[in-house]
Amino acid sequence: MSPDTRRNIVFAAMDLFWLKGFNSTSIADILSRTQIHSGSLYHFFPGKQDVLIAVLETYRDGIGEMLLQPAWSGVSDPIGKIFALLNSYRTHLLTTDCTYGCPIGSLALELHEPDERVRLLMAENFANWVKAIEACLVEAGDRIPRDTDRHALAEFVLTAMEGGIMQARTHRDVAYFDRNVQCLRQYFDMLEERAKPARVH
Amino acid sequence: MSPDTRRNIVFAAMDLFWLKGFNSTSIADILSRTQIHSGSLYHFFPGKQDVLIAVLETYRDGIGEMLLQPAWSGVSDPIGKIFALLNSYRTHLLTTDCTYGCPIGSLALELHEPDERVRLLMAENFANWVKAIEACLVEAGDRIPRDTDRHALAEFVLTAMEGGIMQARTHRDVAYFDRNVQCLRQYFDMLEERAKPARVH
DNA sequence: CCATCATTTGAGCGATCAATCAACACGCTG
DNA sequence: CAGCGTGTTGATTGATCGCTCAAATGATGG
Repeated sequence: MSPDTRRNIVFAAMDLFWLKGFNSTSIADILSRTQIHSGSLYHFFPGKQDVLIAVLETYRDGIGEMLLQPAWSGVSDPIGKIFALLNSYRTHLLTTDCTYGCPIGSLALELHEPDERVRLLMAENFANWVKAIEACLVEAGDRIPRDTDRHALAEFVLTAMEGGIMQARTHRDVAYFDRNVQCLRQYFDMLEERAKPARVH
Repeated sequence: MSPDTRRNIVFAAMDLFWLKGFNSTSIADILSRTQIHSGSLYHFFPGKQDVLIAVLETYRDGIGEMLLQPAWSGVSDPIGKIFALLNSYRTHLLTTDCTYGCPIGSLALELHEPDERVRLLMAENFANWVKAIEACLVEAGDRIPRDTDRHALAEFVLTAMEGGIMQARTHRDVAYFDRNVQCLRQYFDMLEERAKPARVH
């Protein structure tokens, strides 16, 4: 029952950090969710911060199975995949009455002076997310202008997602997210249109 | 010396909430900054949350003098004002080694279950920011396509700012902010280009 | 000079926090 | 059965939290 203990702690903490944030989640909160006692937790983790690190590592290692695969099931178009991923965040907003958001984004703004390991793990999570979008943009090939920086554009997609969630959460209205996605869509449409007359050269 | 006391508390709290966040700022932190004692603070504020409310009201009432006027001094072009405002956030990032960001955005993601008054004040702050951008877009007139939703575009500018700051902070690199602004700039350029052949109609 | 009220003082309250640790339970190996 | 290492228990610690309140102080008007 010992390998489960660690895993149970991590997943309980993942939920709670997402629900309440890191600082507002007490060790007691995690313990009461798992029927585990404090001694066991501190047997596996030196401190609360190391639980956070394990959570961030779990997010990092599970981005494919937990996030991308569910969002992309049945979607093959590369640009369609980008907006399908955004739509899965929209669904998340809807199912929580616009109260919760991206766990990494929330942590990134909550922790003002994070430990370096924590900061790097958050950065790694963002980087992997961007990398997945960038792969879609590369796959889209010449549907997008040749001189467009795929990496920068992928970062911009992350920005649109995070900013949209922030506003939707604050206003408790998913329409704020939708309007942001609409603007991004128009941006993509114009890029695709600009890429079309490549033969005119 | 009494009207000053309240004011001093608010401004000290404004600084600290911005530096450390709301939850990580203790009443003792505020007191030690102001040489005020706890009894005085609780004479003016029923509780810590009411200090936050006063801070958010101060931001709301001061958006013009504290934020827009400094950013727009010497800038008259409406679209130029939008990017001048973004540039003032960039300067903020630079002068703090990319550690701090938009105080409203940070609070919006830190507080997961905010009091309704707090949430509405954060929403009001966002709305006022967006309104200022929207006014620029309206002022830009037919430089932007007639069918473009000015309000939605202004919200998208807020998103680009917040998302850019989030990534720059997390990576401790202002280049993430710059690339986002670059994308937004391209978006605006394409909109302006699309608005030009209006006479072709 | 007194009365009144707003303001300030600061020790101290109970609650909660992250973290500790001695004692114990269990499974495995010799 | 003995010895040992891994895992578990849960009462307890000291620090810190937001907040209280009786008493002192200061300012204002009659």
